[in-house]
Amino acid sequence: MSVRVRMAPSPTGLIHIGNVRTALFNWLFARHHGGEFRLRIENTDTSREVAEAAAHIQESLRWLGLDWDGPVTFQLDRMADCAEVARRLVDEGKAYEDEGAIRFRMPDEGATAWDDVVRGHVEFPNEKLEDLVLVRSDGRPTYNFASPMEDVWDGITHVIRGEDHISNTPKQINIIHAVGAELPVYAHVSHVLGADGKQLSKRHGSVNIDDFRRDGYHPSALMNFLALLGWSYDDKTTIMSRDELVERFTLERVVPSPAAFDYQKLDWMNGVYLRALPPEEYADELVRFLREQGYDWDEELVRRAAPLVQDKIERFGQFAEFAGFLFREIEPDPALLDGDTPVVAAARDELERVEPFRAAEIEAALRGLAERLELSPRKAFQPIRIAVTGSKVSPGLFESLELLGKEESLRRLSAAAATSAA
RNA sequence: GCCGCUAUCGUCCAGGGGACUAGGACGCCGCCCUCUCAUGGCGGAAACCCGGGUUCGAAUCCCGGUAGCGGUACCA
Repeated sequence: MSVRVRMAPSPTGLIHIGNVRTALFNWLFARHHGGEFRLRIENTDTSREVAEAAAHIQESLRWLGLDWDGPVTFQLDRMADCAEVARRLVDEGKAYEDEGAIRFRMPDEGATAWDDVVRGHVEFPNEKLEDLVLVRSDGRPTYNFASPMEDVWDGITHVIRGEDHISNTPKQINIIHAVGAELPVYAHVSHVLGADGKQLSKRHGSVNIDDFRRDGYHPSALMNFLALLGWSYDDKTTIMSRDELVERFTLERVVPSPAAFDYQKLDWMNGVYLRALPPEEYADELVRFLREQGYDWDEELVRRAAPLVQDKIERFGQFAEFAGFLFREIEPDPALLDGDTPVVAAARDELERVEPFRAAEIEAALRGLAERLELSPRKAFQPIRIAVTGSKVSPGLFESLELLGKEESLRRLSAAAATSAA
């Protein structure tokens, strides 16, 4: 039998990264088995905000590379079908009217149980199950009625969802039994916590896909990282391509305990992905990122700067701070230059004679200068770096000077020599 | 309160009766490389929640406790 799963987010604002991880597990499971991954929006109203949230969810999944099968469906579209089933259940005595609403009769004795793929046997005493409202007095079905019914109608074989749904499951199982349908396999995935082990929230930084996108993370890195939150292939493998993930993913290796989101590990992993990119592709993505973020920096210069930063930064979002000196004015802190102005001045004079103004020639000239001044390369180059980049941290100095250009380099060196001397 | 889920280095995972002197990764610390920062290489510190039980033997199985989380809606 072919596998069919679904992601059923509610369109309330931006989609949370924990839900994205659940979506990823669904997607990996479906692709691994050559089955279908459906997207269903659990809307209860048709407001403008809902429409925007639904669009945002799709955009987020698409960016991560999670494609779905078939059209996006909306819960509200099956309102009438739900009402009909509810009426039938009333006729059969399995549900009853209660002040305009329709309530489902839960069994009073025994227990409702299922074998959860990630948690094993789970069992709830039926006496704890209250008769739940199927249809509200205004005619709209409730989530615990509509959701399992849609799973039935859509032929969902595996329900992979967050652990917050564990206690909804016995209710939904009883409803599915009542309508005489077959039960899906359930897999309840744990929650994703913030770095402090508390609920992931805004104060932890990025919690929705837009944030990760804005910070310059690579979708493949984020996917790899998310996959490892609660799942592993073995005891050694960490870096896995999207194809490897699909090939290796199984629900059996998903752990039941909650996972804390470690931003430092994500940063490291993103760096691994960015460094592994072919230079050309790296430049393309960097350019695209900067454009998306609203920078109007010269594309040609960005492309030339790309190789200088590729193994230096972990996120595209760091480019502006790290290489921004190439594109805008700088203001070196005079305190950082304290006592080093003679070196800066000497470097200025030395570089004035360098022709062509290329990294190799620049390096030869500056190394010669350091030697003559009897300064270690470290001591000699740092003031120059500060004068030219405005920072103690920068891409390679000689390459940076070349990209900056002779005229601008000399101008900055002169300025620094003058400013701090005063 | 009641019901349920969870519990291995700081973090993510591996290990599921003897192979454990508990393995890998991030992070951290040290050394090497080095124009800064990174990258890369080498090394190090770091964990089985607590208490009972089962067993020749428990990180692993069972029970209890504790803690965290979820649910307990005419929310999803």
